[in-house]
Amino acid sequence: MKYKICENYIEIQGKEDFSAKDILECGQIFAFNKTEKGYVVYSLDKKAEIEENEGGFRIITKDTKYFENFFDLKTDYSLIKKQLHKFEILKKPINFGKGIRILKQDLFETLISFIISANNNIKRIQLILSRLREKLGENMGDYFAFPTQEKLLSVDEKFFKDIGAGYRASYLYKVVRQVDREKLESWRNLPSKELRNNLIALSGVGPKVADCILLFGYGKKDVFPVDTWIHQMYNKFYTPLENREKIRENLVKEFGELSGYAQQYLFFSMREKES
DNA sequence: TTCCAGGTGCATA
DNA sequence: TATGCACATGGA
Repeated sequence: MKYKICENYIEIQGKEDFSAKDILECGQIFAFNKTEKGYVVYSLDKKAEIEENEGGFRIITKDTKYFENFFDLKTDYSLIKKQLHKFEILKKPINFGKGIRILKQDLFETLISFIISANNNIKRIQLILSRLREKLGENMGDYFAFPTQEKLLSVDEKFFKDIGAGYRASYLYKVVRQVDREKLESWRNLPSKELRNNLIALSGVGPKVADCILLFGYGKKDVFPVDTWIHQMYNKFYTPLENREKIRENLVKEFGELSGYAQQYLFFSMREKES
């Protein structure tokens, strides 16, 4: 995919391997809004607006370098999709979400976001996270930044309840005291298994949330987060199983280093077809 | 009213 | 090690 970085925007040429809708609505990120012109997406204290035009898309932002990495623009998705096409089960989902790209999100923001995501629906996850930004994040003018850890440490458990986190409030209160961004960053070089175990040891993080952090934060592609949708998908197309750990093992075995990509195409098509 | 959502923690055997 | 249940909240 060709793209050009200018001073205040990135020009994406072509629509084959980039779609704002597919990227943002495939469930990997919750901090975005639909606008009249397209979408606006938030990451940490930064923002990017995405507009579609005849030849492709324009990502309007002050932080072009940050979002070049965030949208993983250097990776050739046509190549990935070509490899995935050999799996019969993926042919329709790839066509359905052909503009998906896996984002490279901040580790700490991903951790907090996916703890909130557990046993929750996407609408409500977005609502809780937008309240978190509004109440604790720095005012950036027309939006609020993701809160700093210092701010998150300054509130009690009741605060998290009041923004609607429900029983996840205690997980959030604890986890900001267990780990910080520096520690999460320092785990990047660990072997996958050890890294995953470290994540699961954190409050509110189980196998599924750990896999999401590995995929959307650490960029690991040999993981396959199994949630209720993937569980449904599995029991529809494979020999039905109740044990999610076993399902995860089987899917990682099948898709190997491409598991993370396969998961996103399958998740997106399962979810969209329900609505 | 009941069921469900990008599940996890904890008690029990 | 494995199973079962409680857990907030809001939309369908």
